[in-house]
Amino acid sequence: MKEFVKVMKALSDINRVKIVKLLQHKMMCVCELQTALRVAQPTVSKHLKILEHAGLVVSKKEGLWVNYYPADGSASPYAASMLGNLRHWLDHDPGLKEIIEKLPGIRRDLICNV
Amino acid sequence: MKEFVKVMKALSDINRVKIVKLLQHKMMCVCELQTALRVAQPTVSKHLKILEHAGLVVSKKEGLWVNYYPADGSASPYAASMLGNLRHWLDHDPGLKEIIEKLPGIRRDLICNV
DNA sequence: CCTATATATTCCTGTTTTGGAATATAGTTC
DNA sequence: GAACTATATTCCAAAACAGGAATATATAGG
Repeated sequence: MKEFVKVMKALSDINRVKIVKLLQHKMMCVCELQTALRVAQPTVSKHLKILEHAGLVVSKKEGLWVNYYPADGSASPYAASMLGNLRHWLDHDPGLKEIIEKLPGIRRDLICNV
Repeated sequence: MKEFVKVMKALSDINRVKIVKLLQHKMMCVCELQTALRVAQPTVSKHLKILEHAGLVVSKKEGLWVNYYPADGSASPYAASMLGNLRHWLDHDPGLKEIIEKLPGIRRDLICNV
């Protein structure tokens, strides 16, 4: 029950749902998500942690960057099911569409001081 | 997006999830749910309102009682999908099992002053 | 109309959640 | 090791949430 509620809680914040949908488009690092969502960096990090604990997202440290990906669902059947649904749900959400259109211009080598 | 988040929020509280699962077992009135969950009556009423607004539950006023049922899903595709999942999810949850075993003894004609 | 009763609403309190500023951590480069 | 940088953590304030006591509403029966 707690595991189920944890997944529901993780998906009951607009920014976190946006993060999941964005990651289903392409792997992203924290600073890219920060730019896409227009929120402060610590905010993104905290949302990512919540999503990770719920089994919705995984992270891979690659040098200085931490790349985030949608989870494969093996950590939680509830997360797996929701990730499956979210692959098509909300595809026509205006706010989400707007961000996704801007995604190609959001690149870490333009945001950070590589 | 807001509609989706509303369903997730509705399902991110243990007592509300319990209510949905119980109603999928049998239609219940407020006082029966109150007894089953062991919380105050206003608490149950408020949870039911949240579930109803999310499209997860419907109510039918019948005399002095208000009976609650799982929604048919026509109000929200997200609610419909979650209700479908919840028909089998959490079936082996100990806390839920315990309540469901007690359900036959929880009857409005024993609780209220009919 | 009066009483009784099942449910809804209001009000208040303690807790949780969210967001950002400041700070700490970890990895890279010189 | 020192300087730099991407991310994580801590700390704090504002908002949202959950629970219950008290109260209001609506319906049934006399």
